[in-house]
Amino acid sequence: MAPKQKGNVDIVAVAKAAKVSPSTVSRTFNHPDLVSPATRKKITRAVQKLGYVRNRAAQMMHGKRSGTIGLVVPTINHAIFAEVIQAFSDAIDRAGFTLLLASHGYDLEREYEMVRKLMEHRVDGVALIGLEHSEATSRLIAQQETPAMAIWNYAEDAELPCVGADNKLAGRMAAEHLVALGHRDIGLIFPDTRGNDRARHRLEAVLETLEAAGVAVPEGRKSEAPYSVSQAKQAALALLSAPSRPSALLCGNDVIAQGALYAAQRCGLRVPEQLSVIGIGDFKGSAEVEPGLTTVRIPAGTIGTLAGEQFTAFITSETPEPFRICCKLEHVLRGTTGAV
Amino acid sequence: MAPKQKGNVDIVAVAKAAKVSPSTVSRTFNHPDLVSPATRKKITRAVQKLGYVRNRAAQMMHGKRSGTIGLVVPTINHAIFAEVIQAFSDAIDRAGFTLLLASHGYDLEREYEMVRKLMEHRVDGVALIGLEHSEATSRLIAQQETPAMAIWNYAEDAELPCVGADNKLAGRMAAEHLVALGHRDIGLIFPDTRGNDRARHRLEAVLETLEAAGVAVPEGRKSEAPYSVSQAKQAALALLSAPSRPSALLCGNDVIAQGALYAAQRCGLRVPEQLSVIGIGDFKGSAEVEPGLTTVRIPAGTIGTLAGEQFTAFITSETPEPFRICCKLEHVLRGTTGAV
DNA sequence: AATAGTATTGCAAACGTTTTCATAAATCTT
DNA sequence: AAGATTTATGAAAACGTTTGCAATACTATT
Repeated sequence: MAPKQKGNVDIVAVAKAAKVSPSTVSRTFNHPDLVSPATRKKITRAVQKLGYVRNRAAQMMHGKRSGTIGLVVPTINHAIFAEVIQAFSDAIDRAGFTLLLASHGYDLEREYEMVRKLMEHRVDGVALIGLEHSEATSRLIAQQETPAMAIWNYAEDAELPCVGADNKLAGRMAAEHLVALGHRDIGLIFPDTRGNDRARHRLEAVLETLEAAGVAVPEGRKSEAPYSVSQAKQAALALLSAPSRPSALLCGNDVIAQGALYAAQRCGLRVPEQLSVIGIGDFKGSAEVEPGLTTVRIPAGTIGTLAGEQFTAFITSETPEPFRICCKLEHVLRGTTGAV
Repeated sequence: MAPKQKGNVDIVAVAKAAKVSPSTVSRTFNHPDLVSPATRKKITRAVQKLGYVRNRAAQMMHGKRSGTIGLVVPTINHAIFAEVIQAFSDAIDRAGFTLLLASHGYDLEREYEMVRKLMEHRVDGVALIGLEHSEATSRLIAQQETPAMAIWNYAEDAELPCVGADNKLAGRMAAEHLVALGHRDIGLIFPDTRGNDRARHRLEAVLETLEAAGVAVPEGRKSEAPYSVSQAKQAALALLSAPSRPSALLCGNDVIAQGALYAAQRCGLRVPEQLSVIGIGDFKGSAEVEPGLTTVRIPAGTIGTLAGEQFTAFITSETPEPFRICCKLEHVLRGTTGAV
């Protein structure tokens, strides 16, 4: 019953079992129309019986695609990236590709290492998060002529094909909302912007917008927090316990905003009456917090799906056209912001 | 400057550039001690100049390992799996492996497809979540003789090597805690248990424990919610708006518990005075909610790391020893449970 | 029934490595 | 200084596929 094939069931084992040549077996997989229905059936049966599984590494050696796409992210353990990864993975899976995943912990040096590692596996393409990468990484990609793309950021002059959102606009939208509500004393909590162009763009735009509106943000109102609810909560707590506290907190992302919200609850501050809080991202859970978090929605799922679809199309196309897609941002008005 | 190698820089291109034979180049990579320092330097320089990147697919054809490990999860977009994936990925990376990731959306049929897909890539091992898998999957793994392991669940009689926690114990701990606090009317919110042995084990243990303590759980107190804060919130809302409401909610995981917590806030119920809530998992963010969520901690990071380390050791060992590791659970007492 | 197609199959080369074996060069013995 | 080791290198086979080309077996034409 159990086909105890010792060792390797390869295409020639199948051929032998079906009493045909290896070529015919190969053709049955790759050009079924070229082989007669009768032999095809024989072969299919042999494949079944022996439990043959195709060897893509061997196929690859004939110029066939490896069928893998590499994705390098700063971190997996992160609501927003998890969502992008999931959507991207699903999309490329639909096109017959498998995901090779690596993370670098916001270290552009390690990003290079990871890209290199993926290239040893001859991925058919490599997707990176953001548009800021080390010189070495770019050179490697160019040199190997591996299709590459950027996810999450959009820029009209991006060097790589990209699918993402305009983070500057996101920052501006958040700032404008607060200004429109009459806030003049605004606290900022952002992640470290080094090696993180997403956060940097947002912060720059916020600062510009605020300045244009005549709102100054003294150093004491600027705080830094990593991507962690608990540490954001600490940072917010510090900001809120200053002698005079700001009337609003603008947070670099929703995780930080959630931390800020908890900090406010901890301080006994009513949101939005005594303190407004706005985030950026609209992560899972942001709608369910009480009160619901006002934020700027970045459609992670859409970005991931679109990125996967565009990239696989690009890779499989005879005449690949570079693409740059800007996903719409949406202002999500919920319960954490109010007029001053 | 830019080495415009058209097409393929392979080992023979390097050999030519360094004026040695391909064999010597190969040896420089695999057995550096067998080649003289002088030639080694020549070769290294040629590699640099040409930007040669090794081709693991070609190496693989000589019985070398592919250097990839497949991981199949129900979903990536899920706090707890994201954390496991991250830790697992980091651990195998340290051992020189790369992660091939696939998800199946809690569908055991698709799990089989994914495992198969990974095997076409000749992964050196495949890790699955949980111990419950389709007959076909098990057969495939046995037939291909691919090393396999289970993550997240522990059972002393598990067929696969595993690193995980005892979900029955987790359920029992949560239930015992509530009983000890004097709760007799307890509502249950769990995810669908089909194809999800983690959830099923927890639920079974909860029911047993409660029964042993003489606490009955009528059907009206049992509710089902998927892994989503918002849907859990809805389910909890329904439970809490019944004519008589339970004094405590025992939730299948922390995401559901968070939804329940928000539902309570929405209903104006004070936690833990009027309603106790307990979760299972201790996800990121559970500590920061206000009040902090009482839960049973399942150490996802530890599990992922241990799994990665054990598995790579297992794969690379000459004499692999199957392993079964049970990670300690921890009762995390925070602010959402109180005596009745 | 002979000719020309057409459909089906097999042979052998190729893909980029690694490795065994053999050879050549250098070093050591006495 | 001749043989015996040791060290460094190359030639060629092998890994599991795919594919161009050639060969064979049909089928349709006349």
